[in-house]
Amino acid sequence: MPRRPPPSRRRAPRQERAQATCDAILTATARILLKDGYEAASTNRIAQEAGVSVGSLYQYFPSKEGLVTALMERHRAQGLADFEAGLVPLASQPLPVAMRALIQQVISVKRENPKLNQVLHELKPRMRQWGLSDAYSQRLFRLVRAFLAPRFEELRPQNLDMAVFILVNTVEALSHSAVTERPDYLEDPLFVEELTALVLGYLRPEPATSAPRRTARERVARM
Amino acid sequence: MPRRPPPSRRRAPRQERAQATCDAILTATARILLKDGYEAASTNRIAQEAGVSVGSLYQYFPSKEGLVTALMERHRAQGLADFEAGLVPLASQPLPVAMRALIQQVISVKRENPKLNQVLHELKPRMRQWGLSDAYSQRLFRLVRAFLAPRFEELRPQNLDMAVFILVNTVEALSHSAVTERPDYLEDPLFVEELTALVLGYLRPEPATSAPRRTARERVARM
DNA sequence: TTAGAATGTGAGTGAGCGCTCACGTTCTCA
DNA sequence: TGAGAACGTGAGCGCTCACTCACATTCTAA
Repeated sequence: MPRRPPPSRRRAPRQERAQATCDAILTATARILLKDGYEAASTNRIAQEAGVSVGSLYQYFPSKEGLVTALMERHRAQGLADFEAGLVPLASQPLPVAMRALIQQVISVKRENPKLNQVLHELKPRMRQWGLSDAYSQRLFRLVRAFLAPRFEELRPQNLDMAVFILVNTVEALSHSAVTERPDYLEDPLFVEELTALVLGYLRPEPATSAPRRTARERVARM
Repeated sequence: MPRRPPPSRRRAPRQERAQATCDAILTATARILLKDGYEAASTNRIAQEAGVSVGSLYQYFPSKEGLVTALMERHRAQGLADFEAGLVPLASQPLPVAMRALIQQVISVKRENPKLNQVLHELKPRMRQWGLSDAYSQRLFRLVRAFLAPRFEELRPQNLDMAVFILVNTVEALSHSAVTERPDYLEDPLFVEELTALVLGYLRPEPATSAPRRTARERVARM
């Protein structure tokens, strides 16, 4: 019984050489995106770079959109797996240690392959227009949520979902901004420290110095 | 003596109707971007929407890139002016008050016209490819830097440039993420509070409460 | 051995794009 | 008032693109 092809595929490859063709097409796409950007990635050019004919490309991918979507899915699946693998052993660590390690990891990934990360990141809005399922974002969100939930009682934010939203997007956005605007920051240990301070300063309960906590909350609400 | 046309223009309009044509073209471009996205914004379509002919479009704009650039410049000049206008009276306010007001302002702007802001934001990478000068980002950066500099002694971060980079990108990115992923947050007063807490928690010196500083750090390390 | 399924080919199609140019129309000013 | 500058027009050019299809080659399994 044939496996159902995912929506980004046309036919599933059944022989080895077909699988090789698929892979060649995907990696060629990545290579061109990386080298010359999305505008340069025409289907003919991709086929040429992969060493196959356009026809073969359309055997396995229903459209250019489908091809780019498939590439994106592959990349995000890998990224998410890496993130999860890094997260698991940190579950028992103190929050500051865990956070610093996670931030360091995100930045390392960006630093390893800044150009491809940038291109794929900038492709996201286009894919939203094509109706890309946001399953990976949601899974990432849930991972961080599960990580934070057990310690949430001791932390300042009251709304867990919003806190996770803020944390995930902050780290993601700042490391991406660094890639495009300040690549030197990716090498600077201080940048990791500052991101960590940002995140921890957000989560840490406000110093309940002189005033009782309830009053402190009211003050916040009125400011 | 004729005014020099900016690099995004071909000829400067000299009569009133020409100026009207220019404006019509720019607003038509914005309308189409807003309604159907960049892919739908062909020059013929823009001209049609503006009620002029393609020829007229190319009288005033040297290329499609130039047209989009001009629109972007108009939008960013307005945004920057608004931001600066909001910033000036806050110079003398306490930091928490000023920060909350600024964040509220950024979010309000996004909320007013979320779709256009989103489209233009997503156009930025493309324009970087076209060699867009980043003068507005730099000006924004310098504004915030000048705002923060006088109080910097009392704050935790040691590197002013990096702090400004982090603050500007955090607020910008989070309000943009809210537009695309959680529009409900734009209406939620708690979101402004949390962004403010994020920013202030980052800037605030670490609490040196009752215990000596080293112990306080250890407590934090254990939470 | 061989039928037919799976895989691979690439010249060609039609649609849409950015942009031009030869030509009208309207305005300005001496 | 009329000459020339400024403004406006839109059919259509040249080109690139995503994608197809008639056909060739290779593999599988009975």
